[in-house]
Amino acid sequence: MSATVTLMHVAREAGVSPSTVSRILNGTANVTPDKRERVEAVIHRLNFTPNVQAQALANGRSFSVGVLTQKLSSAFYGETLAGIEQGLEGTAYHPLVVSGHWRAQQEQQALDLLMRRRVDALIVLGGVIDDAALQRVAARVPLVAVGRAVAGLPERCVLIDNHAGIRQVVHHLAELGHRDIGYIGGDESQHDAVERREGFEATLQEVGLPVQPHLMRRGDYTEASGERAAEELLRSGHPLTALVCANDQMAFGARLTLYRRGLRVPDDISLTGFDDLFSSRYTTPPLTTVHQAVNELGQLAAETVLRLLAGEQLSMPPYVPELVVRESTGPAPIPSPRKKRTEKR
Amino acid sequence: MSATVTLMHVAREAGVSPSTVSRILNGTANVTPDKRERVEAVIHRLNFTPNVQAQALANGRSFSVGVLTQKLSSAFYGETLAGIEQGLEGTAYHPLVVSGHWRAQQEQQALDLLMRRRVDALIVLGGVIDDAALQRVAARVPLVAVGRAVAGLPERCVLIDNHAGIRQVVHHLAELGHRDIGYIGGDESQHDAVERREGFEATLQEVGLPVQPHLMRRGDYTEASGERAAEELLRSGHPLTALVCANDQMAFGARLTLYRRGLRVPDDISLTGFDDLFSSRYTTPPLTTVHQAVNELGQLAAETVLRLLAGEQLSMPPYVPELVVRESTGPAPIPSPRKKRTEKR
DNA sequence: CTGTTAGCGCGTTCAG
DNA sequence: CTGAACGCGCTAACAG
Repeated sequence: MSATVTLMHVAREAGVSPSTVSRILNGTANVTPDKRERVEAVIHRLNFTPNVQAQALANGRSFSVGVLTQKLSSAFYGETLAGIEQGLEGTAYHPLVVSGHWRAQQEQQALDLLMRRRVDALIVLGGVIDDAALQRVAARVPLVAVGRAVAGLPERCVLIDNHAGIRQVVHHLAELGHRDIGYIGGDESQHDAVERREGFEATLQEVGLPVQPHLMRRGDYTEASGERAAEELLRSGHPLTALVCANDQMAFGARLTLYRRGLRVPDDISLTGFDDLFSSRYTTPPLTTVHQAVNELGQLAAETVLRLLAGEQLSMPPYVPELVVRESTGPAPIPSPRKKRTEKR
Repeated sequence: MSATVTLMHVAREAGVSPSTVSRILNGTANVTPDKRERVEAVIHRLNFTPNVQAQALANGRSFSVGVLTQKLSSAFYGETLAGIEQGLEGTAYHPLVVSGHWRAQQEQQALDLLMRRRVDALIVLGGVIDDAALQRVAARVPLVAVGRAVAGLPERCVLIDNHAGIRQVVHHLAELGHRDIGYIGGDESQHDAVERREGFEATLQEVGLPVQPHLMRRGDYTEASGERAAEELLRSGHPLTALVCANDQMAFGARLTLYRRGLRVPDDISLTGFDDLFSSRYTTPPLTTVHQAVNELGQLAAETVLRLLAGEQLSMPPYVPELVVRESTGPAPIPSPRKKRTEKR
C-alpha cells in the first residue's frame, strides 16, 4: 500500500543526512546523543526497517548462508536444519534453505539460486550432485558438507563413519547369539547405503558369520520400502532371528510387517535401525539403533562456516556414531524344531 | 576469490551495452540473434549469474515469499513447508523460511527479518504472536495464515475445524462401545488445544456420555508429555477403555506407556491421535487419527499467495479434517470382573 | 562529529 | 533494435 519508508525519509524527517542515519543503524561511528535520539524516534515512528538487499548491494555481503538440503519434510535433515539455525542464531547471518530432492538437476538449480542470491557461504546436506559442481561453488564461497564427501575438499566434509556404526550393530547382535541376520539396505546410488552394506558384510565375517545373500534385500530408505523388503524376506522362508535396517525409517516399515505377521520384537526377532530419529525412542518397543547427533552436526556446520567466514582456516572434526541399545534387540530365540531344517547344499 | 562477474563485465566482453545484456536476460525486448548468441556465449563462458539483490533493488520486488514456521524439525510443519515449496516451484518466487519456536518474541524477530528482506508476501504457520503484529505486516504485504486465526483477516486464514475432527473421534469410539474415554490435551495457550478439548467434552455429552474430569490430563503436544500423562492416568486407577490424544505425538508417547504396562492396543485399550503425521501409519498398530492434509495446505497457501500477488482478490477455502480409522481402535473390551468394582459415590 | 559524493549491480526510461 | 543516463536504498570514503 504505502510506499516503503527508506533511510532517506528518516533522514529528512529527522533533519540529518542519510549517512548519519546509517551510522546510527550500524554503530559505525559516534553521533551526538540528541541527534541519535531524534533519529531513533523517527525510525520508530515511521516503522522503518532497512532494506537488506540494498545493504547487501552496498557492502558486498548478503549475510546469508545458503543451505542445500534434500527434503524439508525429512525428520533427519529437519533436525540438522534446526541445528544450523541454532548455530547461526545471535550472529548477523541467516540461513537460506532450498531443497534438492535427491535429484542432481534440482540440486544444481538450488545451487544456482543460492549463488544468485549471493550467499556468503554454503552448507550442503547430503545430495547426489557430482563433486565437480560442488567444487565449482566452493571456489566462490566457503563450503561445508555434512553427510557426504566432496573430492578435493576433505577438510570441509563431516562424514559419518557408517562402517563403524553398522559394525557396532552387528557385534551387538552377534553377542546376543544371533547367527541368521537379515539386512535391508538403501538405494546404493547413495554412498551411505554402500558403506553400510559393506560394513555389514565385513563385520559379519569379522565375527565369523557367513554372509547370506538370500537374507539381504534392498529398499530406498523409506518406510514403505522397509515394509516391503521385510515382507519379502519373511515370505522367502529363510530362517532369521534378527533384522538389520540401513536406516530407522525402513526399520519402522519392517516393524509393521513383523506386527502383521505376529512376530514379537525382540522375543521372536530382533530389529535395528540407523540414524536414531527422534521417534525411534517411541516405537514399540523402542528401537535399538545407531545414534547420529544430527542437530549437533548442524550446529557444528554452522559454526564452522562462521569461522571460515571470519577468515580462520580449519577443518571439520570427524564424527563417530554410537550404538544406542534400547529394547528392540534381545537374545536370539532358541531355534524351535517345528520347522523342517532345510539342508545346506 | 575472483571478484564476482557482473552484467557489466558481460557487456564489455561481448561488446554490447549493459542494457542489451539485461534485455536478453529478461526477454524484455527483441535483440538481433547474433548479438544474443554472442552475449549468451559470454554469459556461459564467464559463468555469470545475475545478482538477485541488485535485481530486487532495481525492480522493487524480491521474488521471495517469507514463511514463518515454528520448528524446522517439526514433522507437522515440515510437511507443510514442503507443500509450500512445491506450490512455489516453477514460479519466479522462492520461500524464505524462519522459525519462531512458539515464542512471541522470536516470532516478532522473524517477522522483522522477513520485512527487512522485503519479502513480497508472507505465509504464517501457527504461532503465538498476537494478531496486532500480524495485522501490521499484513498491511505491508499479502499475508496468508495456516492453522491459526488472525482477527481482521478472516479470509486469509485457513483454519482446521478442530471441533469436527475430535467429534469424529469420539463418535467412532462411542460406536465401538467405549464409555470411559481418557483424554490427553495440549497446552491451552495454543488455541487448537482449547478447541480440541472443548470439542471432546461437547461430543461426549452429545453422545450421552458423562464428562469425567479425572480421566483428563494435559500435556504439551510432545511425545514425552503424552507418555507422562498416560502414566498418570493409568496410575490413578480409574477404569478407561480408550484414550484420545490431542495430537499424534502425544499418542506416540502414550503408546509407549501402554506398552510398558503390558496393555494391548486395541484389545485392552483403544488409542487415537490427531494430525495424521506420516509416521502414524507405521506405529504398532497403525494409529487411528484425524487426518490433516498438511502438505496440501502448504501448497494451497502458496497458490493463494501467488494469486494475491497477481492481484486477485480471494479467500481461503475452509478445511475439514477427516478421521482415518486404522488399527489402534477396536471394540470396547468386556469389563473383566477381576478388578473390584469401585462403587460410585 | 557530520554532510557530500560516489558507487554497489541491475532495470528502465528515453532518445536515437 | 540499441546505447546513455538515471535511480533503486544503502554504505563508505572524503572533506569539512
